[in-house]
Amino acid sequence: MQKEAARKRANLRDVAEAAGVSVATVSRVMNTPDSVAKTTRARVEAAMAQLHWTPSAAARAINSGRTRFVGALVPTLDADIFARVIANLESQLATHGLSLVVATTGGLPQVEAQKAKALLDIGAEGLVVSGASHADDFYALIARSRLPAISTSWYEPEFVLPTVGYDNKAAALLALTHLTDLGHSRIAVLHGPLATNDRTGARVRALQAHTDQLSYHPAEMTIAGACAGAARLLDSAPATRPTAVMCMSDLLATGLIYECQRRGVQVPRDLSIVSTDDLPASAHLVPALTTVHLPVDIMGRRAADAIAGWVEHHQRPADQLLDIALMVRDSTAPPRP
Amino acid sequence: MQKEAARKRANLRDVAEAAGVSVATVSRVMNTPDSVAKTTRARVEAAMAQLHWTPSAAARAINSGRTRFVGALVPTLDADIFARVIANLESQLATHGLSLVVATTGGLPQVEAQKAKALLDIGAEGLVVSGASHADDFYALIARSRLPAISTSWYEPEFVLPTVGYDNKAAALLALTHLTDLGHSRIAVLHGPLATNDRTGARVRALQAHTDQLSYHPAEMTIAGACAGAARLLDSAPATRPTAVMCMSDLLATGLIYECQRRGVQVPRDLSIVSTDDLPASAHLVPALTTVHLPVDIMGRRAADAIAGWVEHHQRPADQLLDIALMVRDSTAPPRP
DNA sequence: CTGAAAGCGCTAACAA
DNA sequence: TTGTTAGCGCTTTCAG
Repeated sequence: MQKEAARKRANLRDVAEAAGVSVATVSRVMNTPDSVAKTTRARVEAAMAQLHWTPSAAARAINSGRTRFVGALVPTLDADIFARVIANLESQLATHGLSLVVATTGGLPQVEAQKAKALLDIGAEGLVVSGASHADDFYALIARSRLPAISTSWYEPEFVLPTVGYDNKAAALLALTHLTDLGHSRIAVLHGPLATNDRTGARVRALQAHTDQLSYHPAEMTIAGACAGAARLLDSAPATRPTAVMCMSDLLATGLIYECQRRGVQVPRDLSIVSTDDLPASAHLVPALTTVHLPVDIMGRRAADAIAGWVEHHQRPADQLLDIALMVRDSTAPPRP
Repeated sequence: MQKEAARKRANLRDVAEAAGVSVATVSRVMNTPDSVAKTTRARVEAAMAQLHWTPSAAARAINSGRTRFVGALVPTLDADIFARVIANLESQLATHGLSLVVATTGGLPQVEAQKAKALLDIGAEGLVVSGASHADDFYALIARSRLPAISTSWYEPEFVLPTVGYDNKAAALLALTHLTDLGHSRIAVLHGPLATNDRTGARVRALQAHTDQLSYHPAEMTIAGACAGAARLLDSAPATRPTAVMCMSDLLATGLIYECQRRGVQVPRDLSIVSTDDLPASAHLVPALTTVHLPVDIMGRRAADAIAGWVEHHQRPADQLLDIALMVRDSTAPPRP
């Protein structure tokens, strides 16, 4: 009703005018409210409300150098685990007043590097990536730009980036030990692509270092791939048929359990199965899956706190090792004599 | 090596200086390269590269009024279905040169309204939401700001926002008809919360309008909730025990199948199960789930194109109805005599 | 405690 | 084809 066709969004000057103060004062009300007289502040706030004014993020950014958002790079959102990390990251970042821009990489380091650049270009104040295998371009970018960046799903104090994660080797060993403690010795390993997934790589290397008694079976990281990989595993020569399978992720274990159900292979009577992840669904599988719990929800929140702290207070966060725990459920038992 | 401690990021002027041209020319090289002489352009591009220069998104935004990102509001990222929509949305938006900022609402309209405001404040050029039940504040915000916003998972030509989705009622009916065609009459419905999920609501209402022969069983939308709801359903009086269950989502159907496996209820011999969603895992369940395929991947991409078109060319997109299809697999059969 | 004024990095008339 | 020059909406000295 005021002015003529009061079209466009109000700006600082409009507010200042309406409140009868200078733009500087309005700016202060936003940023350092204590430095403004109470009555003046009230008048300004009234004007802001009345004009439905909210500061332009772009204008703020250009002046303060702060964009208040960070980027996250994940291989995919289709996988339960990354989706949960992102969900927790987002909600926790919100408590720090930061937004999240997600970008998916398909697990390809080159794509990651390129998207990281894109995120930097649009003003990301920090980056959250997962795992430890990144392209040289990526590291170069981080180094050159001095952009705060942390790595998740992974714990390694000496790593270039601060890491917030768990000990993948310990997780693998925890699962394996559970099997050997039960008396299994013919153990197969069902794992995802080693080339594009460093977390899997770490787990597999841990196993290889520990014993050479294992047989390895690759599978793609989709439910279809898991079933196919499981089928190949179960088809292997009966003589060498393992008494237990250790899966590198619950997705793989799920496929294996399905495949066992399909073939009438009784778990754990005929075959014991352990895994690492502990997805929400894993406790409800039939049989309930024995698996190593990886604290991805907590990890998402911790990563948010870590990157937020770095971005806000310029202090590089400490590495964080999160606890893992073996959840013994119904998919494992001693081998039949 | 140039200047002294060449600390900070180069800006337009630096590039202009280095290339021996004016800032306007550099700007043109960015925005309308054809309007710059080839040789000049080459010189400018060399300078850009040499100085590692990339334009400041904030400064661009403040001038052009374009931030080149849109926001998406989803109830949660934990659910396979939303994660996939987001994944496809993100990758398709990237082809339009747009970024995606995600915000989760927990399915709460008030939170959605508040986060929508936050997205608007940080400069989102458009919004993608799912479903049709939103807070008044949300609609008011959209109306007042004239912000391009579309709704997904839902098709309704008369809706306030353009919709890109499928026909939830038809999906429910398609599943139900499959059951009745097989000869089932004692049919139970396993559904999620009606209050916070309008898509489920639409499906349930479609069923109610179609017949009053059904019994309804609620469950929470987690795998644990699904199993619990399924257990309650299976515990209901044996006399009225249904011969078939129609689940409002594959998550629920998965819980029901698990619960049947746990109890030795043979599917489909003792109980037929249909659902709607068709998650990647559904075809691999034991038995493979008969379900109505909802094209969420395509939907994510279409939504991206729609909002991108609106944002870029200021033209409100047309509503889009996506095809659904019944995937007949192994979880349904005629009732036993 | 408040205001005037100088930018931030870029775009977009308008001139040349 | 290129340069000059206003701004965009805000923050931030520096005075008062």
